[in-house]
Amino acid sequence: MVEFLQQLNENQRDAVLYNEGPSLVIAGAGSGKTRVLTYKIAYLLKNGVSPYTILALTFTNKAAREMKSRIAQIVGEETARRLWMGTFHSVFSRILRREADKMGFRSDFTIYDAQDSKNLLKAIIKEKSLDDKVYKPATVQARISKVKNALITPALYEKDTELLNTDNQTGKAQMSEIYTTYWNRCRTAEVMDFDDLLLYTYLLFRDHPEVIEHYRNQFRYILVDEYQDTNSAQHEIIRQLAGNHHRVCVVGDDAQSIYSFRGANIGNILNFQNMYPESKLFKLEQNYRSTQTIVNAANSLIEKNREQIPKRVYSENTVGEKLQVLSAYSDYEEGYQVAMQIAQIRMLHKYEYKDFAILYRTNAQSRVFEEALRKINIPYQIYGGLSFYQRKEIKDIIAYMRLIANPNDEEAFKRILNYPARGIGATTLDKIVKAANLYGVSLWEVLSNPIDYNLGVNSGTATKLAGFHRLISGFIEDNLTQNAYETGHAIVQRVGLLNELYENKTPEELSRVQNVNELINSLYGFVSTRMEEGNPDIKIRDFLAEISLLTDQDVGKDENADRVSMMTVHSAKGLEFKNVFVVGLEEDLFPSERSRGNYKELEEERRLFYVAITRARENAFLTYSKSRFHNGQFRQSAPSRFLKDIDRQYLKFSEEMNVSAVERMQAPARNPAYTEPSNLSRIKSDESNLVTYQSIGDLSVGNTIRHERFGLGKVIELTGEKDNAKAKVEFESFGSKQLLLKFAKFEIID
DNA sequence: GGCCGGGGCATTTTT
DNA sequence: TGCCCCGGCC
Repeated sequence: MVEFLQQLNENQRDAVLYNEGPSLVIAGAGSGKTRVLTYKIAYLLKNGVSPYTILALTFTNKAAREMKSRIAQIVGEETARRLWMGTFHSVFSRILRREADKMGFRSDFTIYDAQDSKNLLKAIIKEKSLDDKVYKPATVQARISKVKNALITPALYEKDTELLNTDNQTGKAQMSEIYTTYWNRCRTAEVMDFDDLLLYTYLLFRDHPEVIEHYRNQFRYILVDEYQDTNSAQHEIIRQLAGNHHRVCVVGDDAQSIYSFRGANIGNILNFQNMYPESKLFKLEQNYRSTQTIVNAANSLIEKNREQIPKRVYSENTVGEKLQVLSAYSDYEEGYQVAMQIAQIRMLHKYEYKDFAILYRTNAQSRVFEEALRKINIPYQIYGGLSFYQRKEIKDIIAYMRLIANPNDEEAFKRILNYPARGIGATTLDKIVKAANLYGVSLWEVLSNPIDYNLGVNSGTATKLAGFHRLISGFIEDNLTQNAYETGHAIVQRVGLLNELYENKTPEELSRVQNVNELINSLYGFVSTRMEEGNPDIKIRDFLAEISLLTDQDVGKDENADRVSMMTVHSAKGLEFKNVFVVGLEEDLFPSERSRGNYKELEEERRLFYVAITRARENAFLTYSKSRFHNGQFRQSAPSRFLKDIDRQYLKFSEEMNVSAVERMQAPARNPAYTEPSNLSRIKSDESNLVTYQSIGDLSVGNTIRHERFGLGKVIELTGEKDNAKAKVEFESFGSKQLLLKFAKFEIID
């Protein structure tokens, strides 16, 4: 037996050792899922399986990278590098480039990112003189993405009465036509969007028996990470590849399926056993990440979902603290409270800033936390937002590279035709597009032969167009003999993209210049690394192939920086922090108001909350505000129904958040098809949980007290009696606070 | 070609 | 409220 298997628990080991047929590994949060996947691959390799025959698919580059480096530590760099391991998109794009001719593409086709596709759709909608209020580009894009993920080509779409009916009903009868046009335009431009990478792979395998045969023979072991997030296309491709050998191992956690809005189909994991009746099921239920209390609280929450694979996640770590529920009067105060908590807990328990994370449902919530943290000098970093490759100045340069690598790239062409300004305006571009559409050729083709395509422009414009053509042609020619760095460098130099940036020395412009330099540096790094690996001839297209599938997650963010992390719950998936603040736990925010009355969406929101809580290793704080600014309006908010879904015994309520406050919580919206399980009764019978530390008789004005969270303070006023007795206390570091004595936890110092 | 202002709008986003 | 997009204007 291989010695590293000793590091696994029994279930993990069983999952690693079974490789004869299909298996489903249900991996609870923090249960060592990655460890199982890496050891499984390492185990196969140690047993003589060739790395070339193992296909391992992940959703993120980061996951693939981490797994690869861990495998390399066990079996060595050389072997690990020969694995077919990467994201669905990168592995499939590799296959597609190799087999491109069979699909009528050139092997260095361009990959459109979401913005490119949206721009193209916008242009198409405009060309067809459709109302972009009805055909909103974003909506059209989402619809096309959805049908592509469902493996529906334009040819199928225009025959699908159900889809057509829906379009008619929603007043978007031209949808099918837009889809067809978009599809053809992408083909003319020799580009694929993200969804195409899956769809064309499926079509390639479906229509070319010799190709699927080849890859079936090659990939004798298939492993898929985060299976709960796969869409239909991914699911079907796995099926195609698994052929009849069925040595496919899928790993995931149905409780963490939070991407259905992007086409992920939780049914893929729920029905895996029906799909492969002979499959083995392994459950990883021991959570190594979190305290028992956090795990139990999360369990009690997710129990309220109907659709799930039964499991009992448990922890053998310490019991730990209860999850603390904090309330605030406004979103502003919520930000302030969280900031103060972080400052205090850090001091008190010797944490670093990077041990804290603030997780929210929507990006818009980040602002108040930013402000509060900045005010008290807590360093933070926000995840999400513009990635390096989405910055304007970077996209401009990359557009040049793209046009050089693939002159038919429509979006790249449009972006730089008149940038920097060369006097080629919208009218001229319009004419080029019209001619290209008329003849069914690319914009570049029209530009190359303006006479043949009857491009009616005056001689001045014709000269300018010829100049642009010469510029790009020159680059294309040079590119034949230059490597990626040389070409990139030449673009920046010759096009003069930095010139205008140098003109004004605003900090913004300076940072743009830095970004451009960074891009060129990374190009240099890219080329030299490949050269060291023994590939002397690294072209611009190789660089583009690499970066077109990179995201925000892959560049930037220093994980070791001592900063508080702020991000949406979605982006927190897969991460962990010692202390986690889940904020904005309010009705119509978390769960989102869009999920109201839809139990499937509500269950996804609940899974999202589950993901949030299970990010915490030691402490979780759940906060809500009683009012907040939302879409420009000030509105009252009720605590989230999800707070009630957590078993009361694992929660600790602060301040005036008490039993009656829980009871005041808005009754869950009832859906006839779905009755929300309620544990209100449990809350009522569990009052013992609320320890009353003081009664009014013990306290008088002038006393100094030490409050559990607010620290030292002086009592300045006492009001009310019995259950209603309150003390106004001036705290040293928190200012004045009203404490409801029935629930406040403090001790009298003198 | 760039700047200004009004109107519309507003989840989540691994590639 | 604040951002983004578009149209109008210089």
